[in-house]
Amino acid sequence: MPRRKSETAAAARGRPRAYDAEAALKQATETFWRTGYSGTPLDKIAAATGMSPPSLYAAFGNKHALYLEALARYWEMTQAATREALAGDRPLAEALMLAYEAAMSFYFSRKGSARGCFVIGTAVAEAVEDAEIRKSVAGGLRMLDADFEARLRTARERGELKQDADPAALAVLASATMHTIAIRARAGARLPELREIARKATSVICGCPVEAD
Amino acid sequence: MPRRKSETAAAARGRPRAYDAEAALKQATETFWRTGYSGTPLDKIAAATGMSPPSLYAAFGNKHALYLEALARYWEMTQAATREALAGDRPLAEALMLAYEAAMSFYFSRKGSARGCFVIGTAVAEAVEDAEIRKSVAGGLRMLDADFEARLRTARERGELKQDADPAALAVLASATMHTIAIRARAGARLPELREIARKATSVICGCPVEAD
DNA sequence: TTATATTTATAGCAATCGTTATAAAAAACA
DNA sequence: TGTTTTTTATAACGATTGCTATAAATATAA
Repeated sequence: MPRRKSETAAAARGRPRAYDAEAALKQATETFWRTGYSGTPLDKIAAATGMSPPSLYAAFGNKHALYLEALARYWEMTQAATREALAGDRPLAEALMLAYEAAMSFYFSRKGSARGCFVIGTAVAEAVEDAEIRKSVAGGLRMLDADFEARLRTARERGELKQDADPAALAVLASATMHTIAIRARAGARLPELREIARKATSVICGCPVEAD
Repeated sequence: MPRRKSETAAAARGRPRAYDAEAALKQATETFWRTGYSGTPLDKIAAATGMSPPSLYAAFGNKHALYLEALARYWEMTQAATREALAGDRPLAEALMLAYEAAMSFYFSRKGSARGCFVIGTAVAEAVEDAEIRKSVAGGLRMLDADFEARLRTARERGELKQDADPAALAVLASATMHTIAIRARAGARLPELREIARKATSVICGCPVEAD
């Protein structure tokens, strides 16, 4: 069972590959995103990527492996965006709002239609019965928790929070705010409503009013 | 297309029904809960309820209608449990913790295995493409938001919160805490961890430490 | 009894599921 | 030019999908 061949090979021997695995993975992700893992037949993936089923299997193994790869990529994107938002010398409230804005920019597609969070919308459903998906979800949640907590700990050191503030407790709420936004986006909430939720949550977490952008 | 027949009929005419529609709905809910809507074939529902497919269709219409009914019942249970927790003269922190405890008692089955929230775990996945499910999810979320906000407004009136506290903002966090617990339960988090999350969140929302139970 | 009404169990429908066998197509190597 | 290697497209595999036609089973009513 050969998986994807070396991608950096200079000159392969046989018929050249007609697809771009990277682009195909993105298209597959978009498709799973809308209709979920169980709800997405493989021929929809084939149609979306323009790949034939055999090529799909040669490139990614099977449906499950393809989904796991999409999920892993999504977590990478999420963590990168979150860390970038929380990094630097921005004030705490600004950093949190930036993290939520980054997430929301994922939750609404180019066309503006809401699809919510890929993890909350597709992976969480499978997590109970699928140990690999569950592990990925749990790990991703832990990463986000840790990033928020680190930023809040820094905030207390910098004097942005009162000295008796509990960074771990505030991190729970920072994560929870991300999660509630993710859920609501999938349930059809509009962007302004979500922004308002982010603003209110941030103001409580930071202990200071956050002006509307 | 006849749906369920009059349930209170004194003496029906033909062969007596061999199933209890109420019990069957519960069994169906349990099954959907684990494997989701798209991931649960109808014959698993048939096996779980002990009903034959034709009886299932006579009683509930079709798979989609059966799921919608299960979802509606779940929301009723959730709201009833939440309102009972938030009602009465309990201190705010106690009321919130009771609401979270009630939710968590749903998220762990009798056998102790985690299955998380029925809505977050199964309905949210379908909500993007299914307008009826989306409507139910959005409505349920609004109900919970309203119940939390009402309780927090009362808390401020009672002097449990500072006069400049923002009940709407705190309600966002109270709902968000429920949501993050629901997600984490589905991702395999254990009960003590979730209790600690509820405790930390409640302490920030109420502005006072909440002792471990 | 017989007729009527309703539910049951069995079996099967066409459609779709994830996956793969097969062979033609397109490249490098000899 | 062939030979070899890899990917392609087509088609199909058995299993499963949501759903239903059919007829036997079981009740009341005449």
